[in-house]
Amino acid sequence: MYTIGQVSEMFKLPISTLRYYDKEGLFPGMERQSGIRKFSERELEALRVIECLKKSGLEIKEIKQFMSWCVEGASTYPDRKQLFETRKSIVKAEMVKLQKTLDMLNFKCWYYETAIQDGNEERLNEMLPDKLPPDIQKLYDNAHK
Amino acid sequence: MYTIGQVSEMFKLPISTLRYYDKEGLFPGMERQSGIRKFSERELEALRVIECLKKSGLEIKEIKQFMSWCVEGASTYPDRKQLFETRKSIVKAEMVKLQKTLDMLNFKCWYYETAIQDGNEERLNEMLPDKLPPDIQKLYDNAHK
DNA sequence: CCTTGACATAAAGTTAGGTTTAGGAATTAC
DNA sequence: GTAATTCCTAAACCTAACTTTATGTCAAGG
Repeated sequence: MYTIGQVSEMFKLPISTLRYYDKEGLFPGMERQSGIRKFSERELEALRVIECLKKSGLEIKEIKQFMSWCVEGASTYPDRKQLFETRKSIVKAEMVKLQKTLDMLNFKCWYYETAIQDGNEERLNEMLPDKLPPDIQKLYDNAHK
Repeated sequence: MYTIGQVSEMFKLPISTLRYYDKEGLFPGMERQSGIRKFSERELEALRVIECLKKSGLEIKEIKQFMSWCVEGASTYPDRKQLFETRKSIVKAEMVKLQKTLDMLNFKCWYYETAIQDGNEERLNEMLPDKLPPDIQKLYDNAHK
């Protein structure tokens, strides 16, 4: 069993955030001893799931819905599985977008590296948009398509 | 040359957002004809960079700083390059985190798939935390480390 | 001419996800 | 026993990035 301060340390989250999550119903049925929250392994796993779902783009109230399903029991296994499947495809799509972002960033790094060497952007402007070195052209095309 | 409405269509962004970006100084020196914004290829590329930098986690005012550097000329090439290098490492780190998120999501999908088949979580609880099938164990370990 | 539609501005409003503040209560350290 | 920590709640506050509203201009079609 952990106090809110210990969990705050473990997860590097402000105490106020943990209290906020609790107030929003993300730790249903958490124990208390004379008013003081007692975080068990169940709450720690809940917190891991909260961080995961948040990162997947889910809102707090939808995470609360998931936590309610957990309380409801075995009848909600399909709902819970469906939720994770949906988040999975959203995160996969997000990674594709991030790769495109990374391609743009790599292109811009090359661009300014070249500009620094040349002292201007004249040669670069002549290479744009389709006479770039092959590997750079790939980055550019993926970032601009 | 494009009107704000055309650009809104092309980038699937609300007109209000484009005006907001302009007000925040993200299109320095954009042309106008009797008050009406004229978006040129320069502004379209600016918009691509805005979307890229935003996705990399940069705030609007920092993007404005970048746009100011672009106006300043060749002396800011190193600043601009440095900015993109920094964003690059941030996006790479973000992708590692997203992969961890994806591992958690994949683990949970397997978990509930198994729970549905078993009708309960008893067998699962016996396998946790280190007697999972090898490929699932990897997901679990990466998501919980 | 007058209505429609796309453009403009300034300023107020919105939203999510916290964070801070004010005022206590209880536990721990010495 | 008292001083310092750590905990509690309710409610106000904050921030970024838009969005909405109110009001107005201007060009083209009927």
